[in-house]
Amino acid sequence: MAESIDPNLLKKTKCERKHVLPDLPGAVEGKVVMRMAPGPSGPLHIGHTRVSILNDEYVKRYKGKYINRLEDTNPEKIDPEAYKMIPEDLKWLGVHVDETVIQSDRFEIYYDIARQLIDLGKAYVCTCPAEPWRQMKEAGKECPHHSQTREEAHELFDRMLSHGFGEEEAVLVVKTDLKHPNPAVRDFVGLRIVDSVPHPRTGDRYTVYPMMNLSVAVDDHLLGLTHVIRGKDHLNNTLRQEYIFNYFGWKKPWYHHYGLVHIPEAILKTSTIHKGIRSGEYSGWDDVRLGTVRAMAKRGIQADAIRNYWLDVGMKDVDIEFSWDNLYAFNKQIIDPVADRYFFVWDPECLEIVGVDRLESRSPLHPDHPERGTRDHSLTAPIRVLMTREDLEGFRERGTVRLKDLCNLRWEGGKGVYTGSDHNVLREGVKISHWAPADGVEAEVFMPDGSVRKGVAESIPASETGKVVQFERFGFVRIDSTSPRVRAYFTQ
RNA sequence: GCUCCCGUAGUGUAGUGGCCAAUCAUGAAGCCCUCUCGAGGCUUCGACUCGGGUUCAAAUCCCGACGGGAGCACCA
Repeated sequence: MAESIDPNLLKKTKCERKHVLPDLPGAVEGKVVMRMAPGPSGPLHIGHTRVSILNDEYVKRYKGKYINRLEDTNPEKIDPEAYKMIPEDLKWLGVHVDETVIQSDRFEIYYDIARQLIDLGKAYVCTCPAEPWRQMKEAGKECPHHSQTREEAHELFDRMLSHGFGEEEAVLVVKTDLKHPNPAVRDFVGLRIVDSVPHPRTGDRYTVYPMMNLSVAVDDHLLGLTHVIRGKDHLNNTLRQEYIFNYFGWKKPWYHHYGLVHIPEAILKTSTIHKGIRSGEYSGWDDVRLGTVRAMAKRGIQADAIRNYWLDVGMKDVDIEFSWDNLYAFNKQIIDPVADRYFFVWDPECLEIVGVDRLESRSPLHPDHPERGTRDHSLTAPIRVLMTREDLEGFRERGTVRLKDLCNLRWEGGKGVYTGSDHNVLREGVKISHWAPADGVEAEVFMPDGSVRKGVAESIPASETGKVVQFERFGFVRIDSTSPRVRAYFTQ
């Protein structure tokens, strides 16, 4: 029995213990319908990835349906590019979308529901200015329109639809309970008018726009959502939306609200990024200083690292602090075993090697996987290599150095005198440095803080383009191009 | 001001009345290994917000305080 066990199974692997997401109440395999509902104001950022991945995990677990619903009901905050970028980002994240719904295709549906709400006596058209209306609500008092008849409401609503009102002149309000102790839940606006800005998809054809709480409730019902997972910031919205479900007697989905995430040191606001891109401050949505999904990708953060991070965090309703350290740790787990190693010398200084005519080096692409091959260099007199300024300084002070995979040197008159190639000198306390051939390629590494580290690298094959490699003693980077110079983005 | 949610190490997480002098990861420090300041191995540091109850027994249940977050938009 014991001898039949594969020894590999006994090997202790790191991070064995994974937190498993709890089962969803009432989830039936094949029947689960979940969604993500981003506003198309820009591409996805790291904050969006939690909701997309949690929903995706459950849909996969229950073999359900994943709906990507683009909530484009505020024409002022739409970036037409986002209709394309969001699906790209989801695909990169490994989120499988079964169905895409765009709310601006569904105006007539929302109008129809609005009419039904009027029929039920649960909605009225209010022509009060916004501020007094708010104050009355705060005081728990009805506005003069609250008690209008259904006929009046229908007439006014028709007038809204036929452009009989301008922007801010009339709204359709959904009644809840003006005496509700929670002021956030009292009567809310269901549809409003926007005619100053055309909609990127529907132009000026529709000027009566549903507000989120109406369109979300309607679509969650009509699309057959069974489980809704989203952030705690929607807690009060859920309370409002439930009024609509109750008025129509619709079956409510199971709701779960996870805690808010504070993401430190991240630039996420689409308006800020938009401005930065226009002014030339940022190179684009994938500028590595940004917190967008595409910036993560460009830096070499793996989609599965992001997924594993959120699975580890789970669904708790505690507010949390996003940890870049932890994300990087998950990322390193994935990239370290596959990233080839190369030398990159930052702040390069030239050193001449004397006392030998020819040097050969052979370094493994990966120290733990010699079968992947080697990177070889042949240097002939006059031999010149590059070292970082700091390493060269250390060499001068100590008088000795080991150049990794190449040779040992003694400092003499500003040059390196060849003293052999046996790496066992390391046991005697000789320090090791990496190096690059003097005719190596120029390289620049773009750091997430916007700075650039310049130097020289050994030549890197074009096949590494797009992959993450490790610049030894520097860090992991994603190679963007290999010629005429190496261009890379710092991963971690 | 009102309402709601939450409170385990620096960070994330396990824990749902006794097996908790509290798990795992991350982080930091140190050692071993290694021709990288990577990876791997080992060790150490570090937490149940506080105060009252209930109970033979509480991180776990109840109450209060304190602390954090969100909402009270004709944004999503």
